[in-house]
Amino acid sequence: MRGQKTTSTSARTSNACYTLLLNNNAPPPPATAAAAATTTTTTTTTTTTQNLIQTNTLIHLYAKDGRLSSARRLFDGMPERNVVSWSALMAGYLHSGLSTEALSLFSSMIKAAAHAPSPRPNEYVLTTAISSCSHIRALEQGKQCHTYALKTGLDSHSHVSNALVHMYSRCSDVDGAFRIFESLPPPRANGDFFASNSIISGLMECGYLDEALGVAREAAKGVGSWDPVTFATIIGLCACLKNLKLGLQVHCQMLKRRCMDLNVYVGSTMVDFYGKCGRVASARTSFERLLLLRVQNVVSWTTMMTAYLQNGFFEEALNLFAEMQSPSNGPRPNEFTLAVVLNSCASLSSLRHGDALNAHVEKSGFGAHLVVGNALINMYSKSGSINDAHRVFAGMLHRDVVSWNSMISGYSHHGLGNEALEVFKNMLRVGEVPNYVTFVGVLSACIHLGLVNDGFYILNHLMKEMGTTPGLEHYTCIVGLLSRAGLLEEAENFMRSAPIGWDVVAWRTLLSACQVHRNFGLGKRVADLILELDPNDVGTYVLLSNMYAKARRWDGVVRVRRLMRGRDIKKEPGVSWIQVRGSTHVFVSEDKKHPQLTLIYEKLAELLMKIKLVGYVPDIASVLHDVEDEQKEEYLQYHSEKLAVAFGIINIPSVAPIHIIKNIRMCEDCHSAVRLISHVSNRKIIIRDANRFHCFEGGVCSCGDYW
DNA sequence: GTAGGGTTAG
Repeated sequence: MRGQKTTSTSARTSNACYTLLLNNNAPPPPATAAAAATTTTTTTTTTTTQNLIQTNTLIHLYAKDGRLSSARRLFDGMPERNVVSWSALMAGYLHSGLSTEALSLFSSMIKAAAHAPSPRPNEYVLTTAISSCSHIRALEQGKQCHTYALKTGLDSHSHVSNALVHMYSRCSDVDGAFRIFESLPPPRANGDFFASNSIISGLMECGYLDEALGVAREAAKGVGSWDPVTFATIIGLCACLKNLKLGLQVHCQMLKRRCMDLNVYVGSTMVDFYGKCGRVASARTSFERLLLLRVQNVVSWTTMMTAYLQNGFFEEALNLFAEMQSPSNGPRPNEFTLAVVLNSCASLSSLRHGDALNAHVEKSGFGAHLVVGNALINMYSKSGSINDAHRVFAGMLHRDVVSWNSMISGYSHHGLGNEALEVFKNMLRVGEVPNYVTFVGVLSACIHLGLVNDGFYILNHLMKEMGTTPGLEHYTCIVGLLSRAGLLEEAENFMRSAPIGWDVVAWRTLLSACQVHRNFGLGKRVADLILELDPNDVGTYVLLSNMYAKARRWDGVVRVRRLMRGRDIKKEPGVSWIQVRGSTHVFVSEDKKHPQLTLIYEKLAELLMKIKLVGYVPDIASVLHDVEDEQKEEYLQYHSEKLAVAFGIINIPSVAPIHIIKNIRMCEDCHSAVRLISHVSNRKIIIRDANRFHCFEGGVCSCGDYW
């Protein structure tokens, strides 16, 4: 290559020469650009053109292979570039996720073109630039591309306008998207569903589901000429909407047209659709069909695990992961797979599985991925190891709103309100925009700290300032805030005046406060109200009978029990889990089956004796059985979490915390007993109950004895 | 030799 300067016009001319030469039995072109440089050629112009095309091909090949630095070196070394050189490199950047690089190349191209003879962007280049904007949701730059398209007339190319539709919808500019979309010919006219698919997927990602459904209904008129991508897009929409009926209709259409599900994209979307609609068995059937047809990949496996996770089948998710890893079976897991598996562990509160997986994560090199980091925070936090969760959070190179939310709500669940608010302040400091979930965590932190005024300020001002409309969860937090502060009348007034449709959970928050603060009259009214909404709400019966018991209203206790029996409502039996050296031990109340039974009961008796010396009084009033006081005390002793604590103290080294999970809310008697046990035995005991975490240390619980 | 729409996480 000798550095002759050729305009794009002359490049086209020489291209024609090359074609002529070929037709005249010219020697075949050299295999590589390097070879081209040493080849003896007939004319200089032809050599340049050959080199140009060959170098472009190489750039394309390198870029397709993800070797962007090699592609870039070639590009930078070119004495002359045409529009394809720019286009190939930009597309390479885009497909490797380096959209910013693609865009900066685009602006260099425009700058260079200002001084001819450098080529100007054509429809290929512009399409790639617009797609790059879509990818990183760069609306402003996308609009600049739109202006450029209008100025140059490139907007008449369908690829350009489709890319613009996608860009606007992905950037939440619904009006902008529809303005272009509606100016295009309807898909029925030409069977081209690119624009429909673009706008549907863009709208879907931004949560404009009704608008997306409208476009889908219009597209359905041309269902006869749908291609697999259109099917995948629409099924994806049905999954998003959790609209089983519509999805089944689309699935029928697919079957009618046969073999549509051979495609791994369509197949995985089917699995996802059935999973999101709660049909795990159908999801599994779709997945099995993919395996049978050998069109599986890491996404189809991960999607199936997700279907299990989202429907509460956590063990099944873990089993499928094991199956995937067995030799010759499935594809290699990726960062999404690990995130799903970690979240299954989180739901099982399985610190053992989770810790083992963390080792796997570190070895696999996926540890730096955002989704994996977020899943690790979630797993550690739900397994009770909030410090490990924070260690992961602090070590993350990149964080998104989910990372911050996980850390904030993690601290809140652990009752660490100050820590949660500190993280929130840092979040604002670095310019991350809080969302709906963030404020649920922040308001929960306010509950633990008793910050009533701050809570109202956040609800009424801060949220609006930050662009989030308060919803039921936020209003429920305010009820919790007033309740915890003992302002029960204010809480009731707030509930009666707030512009929101309350659910059973919200009313139960108030009822629970009535129980704690011994406000019997209000409690009775609230309980009646809840039972009108849902006559089978077990939690309400339990709270109500506890309330009667505390007020020594035994007639009421009997009445509640009779009511429960009449409606065939059973209190869920208390179960506690504890993990020791890799195996899980399960305890139910009055457990008589554990091999270490004698040891456990001896230890428990010793502990109870010690804590009685520091003020523990068994809360026999809370026992609802019709028996003598002595036996009531015995019932209390054998609650599952007390057995688990005794077992933990025997079997877990004294420096390690004891982690216990309980299926229902801890009773008050166990709470005060375990609090004192943490003191007399000098142990850290962490219990996760149905509501929250209780971290007992030195005779104090992180919940401040209110839960 | 280059360009547009589809799957998995929180």
